[in-house]
Amino acid sequence: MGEAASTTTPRERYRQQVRSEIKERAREQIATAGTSALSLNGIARRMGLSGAGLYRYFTSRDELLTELVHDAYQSLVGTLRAAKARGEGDLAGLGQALRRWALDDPQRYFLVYGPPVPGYRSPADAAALAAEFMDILVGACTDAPDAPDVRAGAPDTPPGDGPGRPAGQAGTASAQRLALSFRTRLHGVLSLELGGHFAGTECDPALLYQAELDLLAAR
Amino acid sequence: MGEAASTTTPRERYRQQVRSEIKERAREQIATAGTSALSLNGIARRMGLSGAGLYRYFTSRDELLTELVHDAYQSLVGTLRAAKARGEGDLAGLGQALRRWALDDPQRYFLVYGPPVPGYRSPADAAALAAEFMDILVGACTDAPDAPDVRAGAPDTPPGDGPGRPAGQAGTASAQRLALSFRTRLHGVLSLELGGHFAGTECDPALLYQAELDLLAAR
DNA sequence: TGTACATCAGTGAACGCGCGTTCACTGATGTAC
DNA sequence: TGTACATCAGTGAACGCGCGTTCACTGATGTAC
Repeated sequence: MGEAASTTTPRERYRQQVRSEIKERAREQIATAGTSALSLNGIARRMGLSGAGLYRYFTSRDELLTELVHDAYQSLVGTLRAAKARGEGDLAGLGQALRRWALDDPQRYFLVYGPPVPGYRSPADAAALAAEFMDILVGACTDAPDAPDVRAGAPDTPPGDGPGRPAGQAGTASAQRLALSFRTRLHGVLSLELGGHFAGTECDPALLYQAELDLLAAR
Repeated sequence: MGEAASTTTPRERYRQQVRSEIKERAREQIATAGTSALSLNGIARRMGLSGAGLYRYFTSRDELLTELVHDAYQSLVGTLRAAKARGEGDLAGLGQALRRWALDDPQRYFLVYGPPVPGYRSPADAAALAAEFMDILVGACTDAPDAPDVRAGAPDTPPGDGPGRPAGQAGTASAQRLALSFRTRLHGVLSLELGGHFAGTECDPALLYQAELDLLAAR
């Protein structure tokens, strides 16, 4: 209500600091025991607070969880944006960045791309973040030498969306197709790897990931 | 100890019946609220039993969960085996069968391929089932007209495993490669779809799945 | 600089809940002679 | 066919636990004059 406050008061700064410590402990919990093990009381204990104290910072467990999902999504998009800014914005570069981000914290990856969480409510701007994610991919697909033949063998390409169309705001149809394949194929390898489903196999997921990525980038 | 009992006594039959009703309720629970919501007391309630009664049939929640995972895995392999027996054992047919199986019960799919369950302990024969799964795929890849160039662009193919090798017990290297791509690419589309990650997008996962499958089968 | 008041972080006790699991037990079902 | 005994399904009460959340409260930090 007062003035357009000079950014932050000390109290506000402290508040943000505690909020982020709470989220950090939450991430630790999730990384250790999975998303469903997220517990306000557990976090409080680890911070030397009473459980009730956390309600100064988050109105419910759900709000905390939603914010964690939001942060994870934002971190992912930020990582790709950064790769692009570093000049590694082609498909190969984005693929590497994605993999590094995923391996860095597997549960964070599943927070974004895993099966729906029981009491699930995706953050308000999830759609916007997903859109930016795809935009970056489509951009990389469009910049590529030419991306004409990924839809080969896809009998379902909607008519009227064909090659003659100028690169619109959202990229050509073939660039979108390639971007989608990028997303799903790499997700396929990554999520199986992070889930431990290659353990006990001779298959090295790093090589498989690279092979899929090379195929995509070669177009 | 006694004789090689004539298959089943009535009591044994009843026992198996109750066991499978327990598992059915368990599957309902999981389908409704996710794996972590699996609860012995909840199942008992729904069956009109006391919670303690279930311990006649399963020694712990963990044992039940492990058995559910096992059943799911077995059901998946059985589905592919059946498709093969029906003469739909090529990649296109297996892909369709896989998708139908997954959509039929999404949580069952995640039971097998999802992120590791918190108190996780995979069933003893998981490795054997995984191997049979891959065998069926590799078989389909080997039967295909010829599967020579999926490793194109894959700089990591181990030397000495090259094209000159006779189709061994486990198929040629290129057939194995193709089978792996089959698994990961289709999993990529399926798991995103089942997780609801295409909601609010213009992308139709059924078409995308088909497109990926066509590309794989065209080799 | 000092006093009076409002804001807000954090506490501790309590609520109701559901969980997995154990234990001593009752009754019904099956088996041996 | 009948009796004596063993097996086993299922009960009900209890244990200890941790959870999310609310509430009335204390004390410290900041603000207004």
